[in-house]
Amino acid sequence: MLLSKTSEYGIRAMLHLAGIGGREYVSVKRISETLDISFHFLTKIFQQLARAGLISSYRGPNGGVRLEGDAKTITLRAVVIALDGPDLFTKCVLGLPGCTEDRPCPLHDHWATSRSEIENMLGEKSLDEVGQDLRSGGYRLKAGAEWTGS
Amino acid sequence: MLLSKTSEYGIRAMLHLAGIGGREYVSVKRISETLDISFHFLTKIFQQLARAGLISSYRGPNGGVRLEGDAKTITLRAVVIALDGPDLFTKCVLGLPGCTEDRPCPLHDHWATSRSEIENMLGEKSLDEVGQDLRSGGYRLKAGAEWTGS
DNA sequence: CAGTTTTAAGACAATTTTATCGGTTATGTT
DNA sequence: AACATAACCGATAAAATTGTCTTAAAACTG
Repeated sequence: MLLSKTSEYGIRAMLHLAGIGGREYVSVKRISETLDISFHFLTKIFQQLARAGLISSYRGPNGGVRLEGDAKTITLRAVVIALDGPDLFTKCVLGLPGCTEDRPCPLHDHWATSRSEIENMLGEKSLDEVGQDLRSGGYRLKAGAEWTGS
Repeated sequence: MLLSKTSEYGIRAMLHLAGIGGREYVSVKRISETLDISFHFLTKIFQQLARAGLISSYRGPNGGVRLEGDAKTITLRAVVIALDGPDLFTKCVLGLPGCTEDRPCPLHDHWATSRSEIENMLGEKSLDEVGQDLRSGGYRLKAGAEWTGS
Protein backbone atom coordinates (compact mmCIF):
# COMPACT_ATOMS: atom_id res chain seq x y z
CA MET A 1 0.00 0.00 0.00
CA LEU A 2 1.45 3.33 -1.03
CA LEU A 3 -0.32 5.48 1.55
CA SER A 4 -1.42 4.76 5.10
CA LYS A 5 -5.09 5.01 5.99
CA THR A 6 -4.18 8.17 7.84
CA SER A 7 -2.90 9.76 4.64
CA GLU A 8 -5.79 8.43 2.58
CA TYR A 9 -8.27 10.00 4.98
CA GLY A 10 -6.22 13.15 5.32
CA ILE A 11 -6.00 13.68 1.58
CA ARG A 12 -9.69 13.05 1.07
CA ALA A 13 -10.53 15.52 3.83
CA MET A 14 -8.17 18.17 2.51
CA LEU A 15 -9.49 17.74 -1.01
CA HIS A 16 -12.99 18.04 0.37
CA LEU A 17 -12.11 21.34 2.01
CA ALA A 18 -10.48 22.51 -1.20
CA GLY A 19 -13.60 21.53 -3.12
CA ILE A 20 -15.79 23.60 -0.83
CA GLY A 21 -13.58 26.63 -1.20
CA GLY A 22 -14.14 29.65 0.98
CA ARG A 23 -12.66 30.55 4.32
CA GLU A 24 -15.35 29.42 6.74
CA TYR A 25 -14.66 26.84 9.39
CA VAL A 26 -16.23 23.45 8.71
CA SER A 27 -16.81 21.11 11.64
CA VAL A 28 -14.85 17.89 11.70
CA LYS A 29 -18.06 16.09 12.61
CA ARG A 30 -19.67 17.24 9.41
CA ILE A 31 -16.67 16.29 7.30
CA SER A 32 -16.47 12.86 8.88
CA GLU A 33 -20.13 12.24 8.11
CA THR A 34 -19.88 13.51 4.56
CA LEU A 35 -16.83 11.39 3.77
CA ASP A 36 -17.72 8.36 5.91
CA ILE A 37 -14.61 8.59 8.03
CA SER A 38 -14.44 7.85 11.75
CA PHE A 39 -14.95 11.17 13.54
CA HIS A 40 -12.41 10.61 16.29
CA PHE A 41 -9.80 9.31 13.92
CA LEU A 42 -10.28 12.25 11.60
CA THR A 43 -9.98 14.58 14.54
CA LYS A 44 -6.50 13.27 15.21
CA ILE A 45 -5.53 13.60 11.60
CA PHE A 46 -6.60 17.24 11.59
CA GLN A 47 -4.61 17.80 14.76
CA GLN A 48 -1.50 16.61 12.94
CA LEU A 49 -2.32 18.79 9.95
CA ALA A 50 -2.83 21.75 12.28
CA ARG A 51 0.57 21.20 13.91
CA ALA A 52 2.08 21.08 10.43
CA GLY A 53 0.43 24.42 9.71
CA LEU A 54 -1.68 23.16 6.82
CA ILE A 55 -4.99 23.94 8.48
CA SER A 56 -6.21 26.15 11.27
CA SER A 57 -8.92 25.18 13.71
CA TYR A 58 -11.38 26.98 15.90
CA ARG A 59 -13.37 25.70 18.85
CA GLY A 60 -16.94 26.22 19.85
CA PRO A 61 -20.13 26.78 17.85
CA ASN A 62 -19.46 27.54 14.20
CA GLY A 63 -15.93 26.32 14.81
CA GLY A 64 -14.15 23.68 12.84
CA VAL A 65 -11.21 23.50 10.49
CA ARG A 66 -10.22 25.31 7.34
CA LEU A 67 -7.26 25.39 5.01
CA GLU A 68 -4.55 27.61 6.38
CA GLY A 69 -3.07 30.34 4.25
CA ASP A 70 -3.37 30.17 0.52
CA ALA A 71 -4.84 26.97 -0.93
CA LYS A 72 -2.77 27.67 -4.01
CA THR A 73 0.38 26.89 -2.08
CA ILE A 74 -0.70 23.66 -0.33
CA THR A 75 0.18 20.40 -2.09
CA LEU A 76 -0.80 16.82 -1.41
CA ARG A 77 2.87 16.11 -1.03
CA ALA A 78 2.90 18.35 2.04
CA VAL A 79 -0.13 16.51 3.41
CA VAL A 80 1.53 13.12 3.01
CA ILE A 81 4.74 14.35 4.61
CA ALA A 82 2.78 15.82 7.53
CA LEU A 83 0.94 12.54 8.12
CA ASP A 84 3.20 9.70 6.97
CA GLY A 85 6.51 11.47 7.19
CA PRO A 86 9.00 11.90 4.36
CA ASP A 87 10.00 8.23 4.06
CA LEU A 88 8.11 7.68 0.82
CA PHE A 89 10.21 10.34 -0.85
CA THR A 90 13.53 9.60 0.76
CA LYS A 91 13.94 5.99 1.77
CA CYS A 92 15.32 3.08 -0.25
CA VAL A 93 12.57 0.99 -1.78
CA LEU A 94 14.18 -2.12 -0.27
CA GLY A 95 14.60 -0.48 3.13
CA LEU A 96 18.39 -0.46 3.01
CA PRO A 97 19.93 2.29 5.11
CA GLY A 98 22.51 4.36 3.32
CA CYS A 99 21.39 3.36 -0.15
CA THR A 100 23.09 6.02 -2.28
CA GLU A 101 24.42 6.53 -5.78
CA ASP A 102 27.77 5.30 -4.53
CA ARG A 103 26.47 2.17 -2.88
CA PRO A 104 23.12 1.52 -4.50
CA CYS A 105 20.71 -1.36 -4.27
CA PRO A 106 19.88 -2.95 -7.63
CA LEU A 107 16.66 -0.95 -7.84
CA HIS A 108 18.11 2.38 -6.82
CA ASP A 109 17.96 4.17 -10.17
CA HIS A 110 14.69 2.62 -11.23
CA TRP A 111 13.03 3.57 -7.99
CA ALA A 112 14.39 7.10 -8.23
CA THR A 113 12.45 7.46 -11.47
CA SER A 114 9.21 6.01 -10.10
CA ARG A 115 9.54 8.00 -6.93
CA SER A 116 9.89 11.33 -8.65
CA GLU A 117 6.89 10.40 -10.76
CA ILE A 118 4.89 9.94 -7.54
CA GLU A 119 6.36 13.07 -6.00
CA ASN A 120 5.31 14.96 -9.10
CA MET A 121 1.79 13.61 -8.95
CA LEU A 122 1.44 14.77 -5.35
CA GLY A 123 3.45 17.93 -5.63
CA GLU A 124 2.72 19.57 -8.92
CA LYS A 125 -0.93 20.37 -8.36
CA SER A 126 -2.03 22.68 -5.60
CA LEU A 127 -5.02 21.93 -3.45
CA ASP A 128 -6.69 24.92 -5.03
CA GLU A 129 -6.40 23.45 -8.52
CA VAL A 130 -7.78 20.08 -7.48
CA GLY A 131 -10.54 21.95 -5.71
CA GLN A 132 -11.54 23.53 -8.98
CA ASP A 133 -11.55 20.11 -10.63
CA LEU A 134 -13.87 18.93 -7.89
CA ARG A 135 -16.25 21.83 -8.32
CA SER A 136 -16.38 21.18 -12.04
CA GLY A 137 -17.90 17.83 -11.13
CA GLY A 138 -17.37 14.25 -12.15
CA TYR A 139 -15.11 13.33 -9.24
CA ARG A 140 -15.84 11.75 -5.90
CA LEU A 141 -14.18 11.48 -2.53
CA LYS A 142 -16.19 8.72 -0.90
CA ALA A 143 -17.46 5.28 -1.76
CA GLY A 144 -20.78 5.36 -3.56
CA ALA A 145 -21.13 9.12 -3.93
CA GLU A 146 -21.19 10.96 -7.20
CA TRP A 147 -19.62 14.06 -5.84
CA THR A 148 -18.56 15.33 -2.44
CA GLY A 149 -17.25 18.75 -3.18
CA SER A 150 -19.66 20.42 -0.81
CA MET B 1 5.77 2.84 2.53
CA LEU B 2 5.46 1.33 -0.91
CA LEU B 3 6.33 -2.25 0.01
CA SER B 4 5.76 -4.27 3.17
CA LYS B 5 8.75 -5.64 5.06
CA THR B 6 7.69 -9.03 3.74
CA SER B 7 8.10 -7.85 0.16
CA GLU B 8 11.31 -5.99 0.92
CA TYR B 9 12.85 -9.14 2.39
CA GLY B 10 11.36 -11.34 -0.32
CA ILE B 11 12.75 -9.20 -3.12
CA ARG B 12 16.19 -9.02 -1.53
CA ALA B 13 16.23 -12.78 -1.08
CA MET B 14 15.08 -13.46 -4.62
CA LEU B 15 17.63 -11.03 -6.04
CA HIS B 16 20.27 -12.74 -3.94
CA LEU B 17 19.35 -16.11 -5.46
CA ALA B 18 19.37 -14.56 -8.91
CA GLY B 19 22.80 -13.10 -8.20
CA ILE B 20 24.17 -16.47 -7.24
CA GLY B 21 22.84 -18.06 -10.40
CA GLY B 22 22.94 -21.82 -10.84
CA ARG B 23 20.40 -24.43 -9.90
CA GLU B 24 21.65 -25.65 -6.53
CA TYR B 25 19.53 -25.41 -3.43
CA VAL B 26 20.63 -22.78 -0.94
CA SER B 27 19.55 -23.10 2.68
CA VAL B 28 17.27 -20.41 4.06
CA LYS B 29 19.49 -20.23 7.12
CA ARG B 30 22.44 -19.26 4.99
CA ILE B 31 20.46 -16.67 3.06
CA SER B 32 19.09 -15.16 6.25
CA GLU B 33 22.60 -14.81 7.65
CA THR B 34 24.02 -13.36 4.46
CA LEU B 35 21.28 -10.77 4.14
CA ASP B 36 20.70 -10.12 7.85
CA ILE B 37 17.08 -11.13 7.79
CA SER B 38 15.30 -13.02 10.58
CA PHE B 39 15.55 -16.71 9.73
CA HIS B 40 12.06 -17.70 10.80
CA PHE B 41 10.47 -14.77 9.08
CA LEU B 42 12.32 -15.48 5.88
CA THR B 43 11.24 -19.12 6.09
CA LYS B 44 7.62 -18.03 5.94
CA ILE B 45 8.27 -15.70 3.06
CA PHE B 46 9.82 -18.52 1.06
CA GLN B 47 6.83 -20.70 1.87
CA GLN B 48 4.59 -18.12 0.26
CA LEU B 49 6.90 -17.86 -2.72
CA ALA B 50 6.89 -21.65 -3.03
CA ARG B 51 3.09 -21.76 -3.00
CA ALA B 52 3.13 -19.13 -5.73
CA GLY B 53 5.43 -21.35 -7.75
CA LEU B 54 8.30 -18.86 -7.87
CA ILE B 55 10.74 -21.08 -6.00
CA SER B 56 11.05 -24.76 -5.25
CA SER B 57 12.34 -26.16 -1.99
CA TYR B 58 13.96 -29.33 -0.85
CA ARG B 59 14.30 -30.74 2.65
CA GLY B 60 17.18 -32.44 4.33
CA PRO B 61 20.94 -32.03 4.05
CA ASN B 62 21.98 -29.97 1.05
CA GLY B 63 18.38 -28.90 0.78
CA GLY B 64 17.13 -25.35 0.62
CA VAL B 65 15.43 -23.16 -1.92
CA ARG B 66 16.13 -22.19 -5.51
CA LEU B 67 14.43 -20.22 -8.21
CA GLU B 68 11.80 -22.31 -9.94
CA GLY B 69 11.79 -22.65 -13.69
CA ASP B 70 13.54 -20.09 -15.79
CA ALA B 71 14.92 -17.05 -13.98
CA LYS B 72 14.42 -15.15 -17.22
CA THR B 73 10.65 -15.36 -16.75
CA ILE B 74 10.41 -14.33 -13.08
CA THR B 75 9.80 -10.65 -12.39
CA LEU B 76 9.82 -8.65 -9.18
CA ARG B 77 6.23 -7.77 -9.96
CA ALA B 78 5.36 -11.45 -9.52
CA VAL B 79 7.22 -11.51 -6.21
CA VAL B 80 5.33 -8.49 -4.89
CA ILE B 81 1.99 -9.93 -5.98
CA ALA B 82 2.82 -13.25 -4.34
CA LEU B 83 3.71 -11.56 -1.05
CA ASP B 84 1.67 -8.36 -0.79
CA GLY B 85 -1.11 -9.27 -3.16
CA PRO B 86 -2.15 -7.29 -6.23
CA ASP B 87 -3.52 -4.25 -4.38
CA LEU B 88 -0.62 -1.99 -5.29
CA PHE B 89 -1.40 -2.50 -8.97
CA THR B 90 -5.17 -2.48 -8.78
CA LYS B 91 -6.52 -0.44 -5.91
CA CYS B 92 -7.43 3.22 -5.79
CA VAL B 93 -4.68 5.32 -4.26
CA LEU B 94 -7.25 6.84 -1.87
CA GLY B 95 -8.72 3.45 -1.01
CA LEU B 96 -12.07 4.15 -2.62
CA PRO B 97 -13.86 1.00 -3.73
CA GLY B 98 -15.13 1.08 -7.29
CA CYS B 99 -12.90 3.95 -8.36
CA THR B 100 -13.13 3.72 -12.14
CA GLU B 101 -12.83 5.87 -15.24
CA ASP B 102 -16.56 6.45 -14.97
CA ARG B 103 -16.54 7.45 -11.34
CA PRO B 104 -12.98 8.47 -10.57
CA CYS B 105 -11.39 10.02 -7.54
CA PRO B 106 -9.56 13.27 -8.27
CA LEU B 107 -6.23 11.44 -8.43
CA HIS B 108 -7.39 8.56 -10.59
CA ASP B 109 -5.63 9.45 -13.83
CA HIS B 110 -2.51 10.76 -12.15
CA TRP B 111 -2.15 7.64 -10.06
CA ALA B 112 -2.70 5.45 -13.12
CA THR B 113 0.41 7.02 -14.62
CA SER B 114 2.53 6.64 -11.49
CA ARG B 115 1.28 3.13 -10.94
CA SER B 116 2.22 1.93 -14.40
CA GLU B 117 5.61 3.51 -13.88
CA ILE B 118 6.04 1.37 -10.77
CA GLU B 119 4.60 -1.69 -12.46
CA ASN B 120 7.11 -1.18 -15.24
CA MET B 121 10.00 -0.89 -12.84
CA LEU B 122 9.06 -4.17 -11.20
CA GLY B 123 7.87 -5.97 -14.29
CA GLU B 124 10.15 -5.07 -17.14
CA LYS B 125 13.34 -6.64 -15.85
CA SER B 126 13.59 -10.36 -15.20
CA LEU B 127 15.28 -11.75 -12.13
CA ASP B 128 17.92 -13.14 -14.45
CA GLU B 129 18.80 -9.69 -15.79
CA VAL B 130 19.09 -8.16 -12.33
CA GLY B 131 21.16 -11.18 -11.36
CA GLN B 132 23.65 -10.30 -14.07
CA ASP B 133 23.75 -6.72 -12.82
CA LEU B 134 24.54 -8.07 -9.37
CA ARG B 135 27.34 -10.29 -10.59
CA SER B 136 28.85 -7.39 -12.48
CA GLY B 137 29.31 -5.78 -9.07
CA GLY B 138 28.65 -2.40 -7.56
CA TYR B 139 25.29 -3.28 -6.03
CA ARG B 140 24.34 -4.43 -2.59
CA LEU B 141 21.44 -6.21 -0.95
CA LYS B 142 22.13 -5.61 2.71
CA ALA B 143 23.10 -2.77 4.97
CA GLY B 144 26.81 -2.19 5.09
CA ALA B 145 27.88 -4.74 2.51
CA GLU B 146 29.56 -3.93 -0.74
CA TRP B 147 28.09 -6.84 -2.58
CA THR B 148 25.94 -9.84 -1.71
CA GLY B 149 25.64 -11.64 -4.97
CA SER B 150 27.15 -14.83 -3.63
C1' DC C 1 -23.37 32.25 34.87
C1' DA C 2 -25.14 27.79 33.12
C1' DG C 3 -25.54 25.06 29.16
C1' DT C 4 -24.31 23.70 24.49
C1' DT C 5 -21.19 23.07 20.67
C1' DT C 6 -16.92 22.05 19.07
C1' DT C 7 -11.87 20.95 18.92
C1' DA C 8 -7.80 18.99 21.94
C1' DA C 9 -5.77 15.37 24.05
C1' DG C 10 -4.80 11.20 26.13
C1' DA C 11 -6.07 6.48 27.42
C1' DC C 12 -7.61 2.38 25.77
C1' DA C 13 -8.92 -1.49 22.50
C1' DA C 14 -8.76 -4.00 18.12
C1' DT C 15 -6.43 -5.25 14.16
C1' DT C 16 -2.62 -6.01 11.20
C1' DT C 17 2.12 -6.49 10.54
C1' DT C 18 6.39 -8.09 11.98
C1' DA C 19 9.08 -11.24 14.49
C1' DT C 20 10.19 -15.34 17.51
C1' DC C 21 9.87 -20.04 19.25
C1' DG C 22 9.22 -25.12 19.34
C1' DG C 23 7.93 -29.14 17.48
C1' DT C 24 7.19 -32.10 13.14
C1' DT C 25 8.39 -34.13 8.83
C1' DA C 26 11.29 -35.16 5.01
C1' DT C 27 15.90 -36.27 3.32
C1' DG C 28 20.57 -37.59 3.33
C1' DT C 29 24.72 -39.60 5.87
C1' DT C 30 27.12 -42.72 8.74
C1' DA D 1 19.00 -47.90 12.54
C1' DA D 2 20.66 -43.72 14.40
C1' DC D 3 21.80 -39.15 13.58
C1' DA D 4 22.14 -34.59 11.47
C1' DT D 5 20.23 -31.24 8.38
C1' DA D 6 16.77 -28.36 6.79
C1' DA D 7 12.06 -27.09 5.26
C1' DC D 8 7.25 -27.05 7.18
C1' DC D 9 3.76 -25.57 10.34
C1' DG D 10 1.30 -23.75 14.22
C1' DA D 11 1.41 -20.96 18.35
C1' DT D 12 2.80 -17.03 20.47
C1' DA D 13 4.71 -12.39 21.24
C1' DA D 14 5.96 -7.69 20.12
C1' DA D 15 5.18 -3.57 17.59
C1' DA D 16 2.81 -0.52 14.62
C1' DT D 17 -1.42 0.96 12.76
C1' DT D 18 -6.11 1.83 13.07
C1' DG D 19 -10.07 2.88 15.62
C1' DT D 20 -12.92 4.08 19.95
C1' DC D 21 -14.00 6.40 24.21
C1' DT D 22 -13.73 9.75 27.86
C1' DT D 23 -12.54 13.96 29.73
C1' DA D 24 -10.87 18.27 29.14
C1' DA D 25 -10.67 23.19 27.22
C1' DA D 26 -12.39 26.86 24.41
C1' DA D 27 -16.03 29.54 22.47
C1' DC D 28 -20.62 30.82 21.76
C1' DT D 29 -25.86 31.28 23.44
C1' DG D 30 -29.32 32.61 26.35
